[in-house]
Amino acid sequence: VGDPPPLMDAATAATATAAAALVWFRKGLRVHDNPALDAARRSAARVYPVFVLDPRYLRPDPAAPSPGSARAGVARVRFLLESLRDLDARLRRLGSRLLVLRARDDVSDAVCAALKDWNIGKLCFESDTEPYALARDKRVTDFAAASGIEVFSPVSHTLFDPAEIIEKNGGRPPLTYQSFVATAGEPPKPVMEKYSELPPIGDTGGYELLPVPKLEELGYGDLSQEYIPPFRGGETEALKRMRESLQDKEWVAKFEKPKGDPSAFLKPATTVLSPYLKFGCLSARYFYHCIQDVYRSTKTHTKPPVSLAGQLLWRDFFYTVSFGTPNFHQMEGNKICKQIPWRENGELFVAWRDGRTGYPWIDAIMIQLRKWGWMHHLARHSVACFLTRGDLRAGRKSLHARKKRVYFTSDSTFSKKKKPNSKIKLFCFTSICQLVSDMKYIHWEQGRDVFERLLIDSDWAINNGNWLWLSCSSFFYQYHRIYSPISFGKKYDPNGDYIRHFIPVLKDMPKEYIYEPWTAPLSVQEKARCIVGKDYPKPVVDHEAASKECRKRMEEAYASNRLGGNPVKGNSSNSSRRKFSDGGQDVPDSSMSKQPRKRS
DNA sequence: ATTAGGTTGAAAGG
DNA sequence: CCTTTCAACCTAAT
Repeated sequence: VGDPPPLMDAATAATATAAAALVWFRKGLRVHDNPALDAARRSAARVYPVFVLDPRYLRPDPAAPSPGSARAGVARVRFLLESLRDLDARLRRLGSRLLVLRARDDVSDAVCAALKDWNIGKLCFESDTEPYALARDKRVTDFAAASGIEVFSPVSHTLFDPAEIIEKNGGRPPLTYQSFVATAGEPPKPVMEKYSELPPIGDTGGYELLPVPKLEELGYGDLSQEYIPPFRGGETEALKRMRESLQDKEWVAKFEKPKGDPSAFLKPATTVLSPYLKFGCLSARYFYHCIQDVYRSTKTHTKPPVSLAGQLLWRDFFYTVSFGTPNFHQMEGNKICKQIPWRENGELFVAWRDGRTGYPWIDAIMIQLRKWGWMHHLARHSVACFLTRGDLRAGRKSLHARKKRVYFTSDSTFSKKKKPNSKIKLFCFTSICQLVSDMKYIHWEQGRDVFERLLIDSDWAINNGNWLWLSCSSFFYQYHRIYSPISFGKKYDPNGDYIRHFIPVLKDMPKEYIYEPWTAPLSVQEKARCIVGKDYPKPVVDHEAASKECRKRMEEAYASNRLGGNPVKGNSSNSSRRKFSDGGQDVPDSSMSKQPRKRS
């Protein structure tokens, strides 16, 4: 955890004098509640509002599985460009404009060049805690320091300052929601001062001032076949959408996230403000305080974690943990992540990614992701569980472990209840490794990558946090709870309207079969003009068998973690709290790096 | 060492 | 639409 950039209060910022200030927009694509923009306009006679197009983010990747760059699908790039156009329009209404720069390769080089070329005295930008941003911003602040340029970098993307919360919690990020909320307290109020004018931009020298580019100009090829998601980017749209959502006060007061309907698509069960929060078109603090206003006008309201305000706290929770956890975005070297020997690739992964698993509920969600760049939170759960720990595995039967009939438990309740006097054999780490190398369930990082690229609300901290959650790698550990790719969707949408909408080939399948079309008699398939295996794929796995197998594999992986058989760090100090009995039993393989630690 | 608690499972029963 | 059961996880707090 690096030191946060020093905060400057408004008074200090106001008295500071600099001939020209540069406001560097990255996230925070808004005018309201924008402390960086506020400080710039107060302290300088000329303000340069800048956005730098990042080739590392936008460069077309023809090898990608859908149009876009390696890191972003066109839906999110479109949303970004719409947000920039709206930001430009709003700045122009205040007598300014957005200066769109194109970096050759490294964004920080372009910013540093502008600072120098325009003789900037003060640089203002919103603090960003993502690793990519931290490295990028350090290059710029180092340059600024060396050049005597004042830097103001306030926290305004999140409700709280992640570094401050970590400090309050004794130097470690709170790892449970409850402890996070207790540590955090009440968030600061948004900065909502109204003003009608911004200082003009200064001389831009030889810089060519181009408008925000059109998506078609970025080289992604023919986009005429691309579906345009129903959500338009920008602060104006964000504020409108927020007001519409908050208008229904009863809905706000009674909101409970887990009770939402993931199949609702004509009118989604949530606000769909996440993409606006992701780009900072909407201030989380402003949203939070508007929600509080609604709560004050109603008799009762739901509470965190399920409430609407509670959702914003979840966002901050993941931002804080991700900021305070090295290698948060991966399994390796991530101290809070269970070490599970996932497989890296396979046909099953591609079937999942492309919505061809043969499970209409799963495929419809993945197609909605591809077309809309957004789906309901519970829909994300469903497909993430299916990919990682729920279903996608090979039907390999000859398991080394089962032949040997070893018990790998160190759980005292299990041994007491079921095998009170039995000799508990310890499962050795190498056996687990051998066994799991045949395993086909798929690494959460692969699913994470697909979401990260295609979601219009793709957010580094939240996306990784939720993949850790769903794969039972961190935060959540009840791996016996597996979403059924059949019954989970059916309970919300028994008629299958959601499936019919996103998978048109199934639109005439009777509702009795739409969640399991392979069970429909051939005559029914013919009548629906959808032959399973021809017009729509057969299921790639059998859910009953696969989920049972996956459950077992998770049990094995957890046992390995308990034994301190952490394949990455080899550090058993905090993972072997559990007591186990190993007296006189099979000696763990000598290649096991750490012996179980005896307690009692 | 023990216990309580955990945003979002499924199936069965009322 | 509610609760209970199922089989049972882990973590934090005590």
